[in-house]
Amino acid sequence: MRTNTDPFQALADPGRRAILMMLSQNRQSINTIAGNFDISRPAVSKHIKVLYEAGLVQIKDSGRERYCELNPDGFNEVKKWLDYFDQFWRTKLQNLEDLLNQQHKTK
Amino acid sequence: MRTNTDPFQALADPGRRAILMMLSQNRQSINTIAGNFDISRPAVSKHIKVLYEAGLVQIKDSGRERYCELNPDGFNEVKKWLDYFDQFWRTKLQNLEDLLNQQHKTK
DNA sequence: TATTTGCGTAACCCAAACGTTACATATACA
DNA sequence: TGTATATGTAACGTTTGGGTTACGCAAATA
Repeated sequence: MRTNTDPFQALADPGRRAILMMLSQNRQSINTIAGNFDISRPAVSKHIKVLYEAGLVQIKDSGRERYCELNPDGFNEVKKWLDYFDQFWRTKLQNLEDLLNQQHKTK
Repeated sequence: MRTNTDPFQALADPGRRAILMMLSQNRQSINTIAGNFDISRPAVSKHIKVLYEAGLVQIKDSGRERYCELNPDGFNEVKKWLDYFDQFWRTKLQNLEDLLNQQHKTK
């Protein structure tokens, strides 16, 4: 169940971002991830939970193992938020351009 | 002085994101911002400090007032990080496409 | 069936985050 | 010059976050 925790909050921790980077290489089980960091397996388990609930990773159970891979949903949510500000910068540039054009005319 | 705090960490707080949204409308002083939220002025002052150090806002002093406006630097830093994963999705799609092409050939 | 393996979670600790109030300081204004 | 205003910051309390160890359970394996 995806309780949809804030993806921004999930991305705030550098360790979790490192996990995501690692998962971009290939899907990995909880234990494998823990093996590549110097934190305990339960700690990884919690991080994965946060990332999952934020829609940043998917989990596919296979027997007693849980394979984690990236989930675009959370990423898109963040990107969408950033896009709003892109719009802001564009209109700001447009305003600047308009201003320059106007100055050129009145000169 | 920009101590360059992690912009991800800065964006984790919903209140700070709300401040950024508000600043996308127009530049505002600390007091004005505080007036639009139900947190105290010192709290806003601290939030702005975090946003500033993360490169998400610029500050222009005007007498005793400090006008805050958006700074693209922090946003770009986050966007750049996300772009890496976009690359991941693209190659994933490419692999899928290759696989389908291959199946088509061997059929 | 007995044992090993992969995992989730509870209980706990410590540090960081976020809020507040109470100051100090600098600028504007009377 | 005296007062009001805009702000930063220190000190403090409470909550949240991230780590650990200890445990329980289900799936694989002997």
